[in-house]
Amino acid sequence: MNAARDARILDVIRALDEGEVSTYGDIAETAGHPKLSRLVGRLLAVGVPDDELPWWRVVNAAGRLVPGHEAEQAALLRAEGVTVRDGRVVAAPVGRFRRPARP
DNA sequence: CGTATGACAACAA
DNA sequence: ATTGTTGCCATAC
Repeated sequence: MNAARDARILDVIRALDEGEVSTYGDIAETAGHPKLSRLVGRLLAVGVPDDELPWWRVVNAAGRLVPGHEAEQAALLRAEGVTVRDGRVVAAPVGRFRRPARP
């Protein structure tokens, strides 16, 4: 396990603010590993040691919500002013979310 | 040791 | 826009 790299990625996620939605790829790139979008998802799936990460502010490049937690995630996002429509994020207030889910 | 799977993504055709 | 292919990391079998 590459603690340093993982910690960096977790740090990026932790830095997400209210109403700010990001993607796996963007997070990976920000962490300095443009190709490791998959690792980002894995880290979130496994869970976090101590902290509680804002997992609901992370969606895939298409804006699709996390399978199995869509309802919950949608609720959390809407509570922060994010526009969610039919299971996908359409727009976000602080959105680093640029890659509109080709509707 | 080789394959398949998963909260993914970029690119080609 | 949709479908396939390739890249990448970690884990399970």
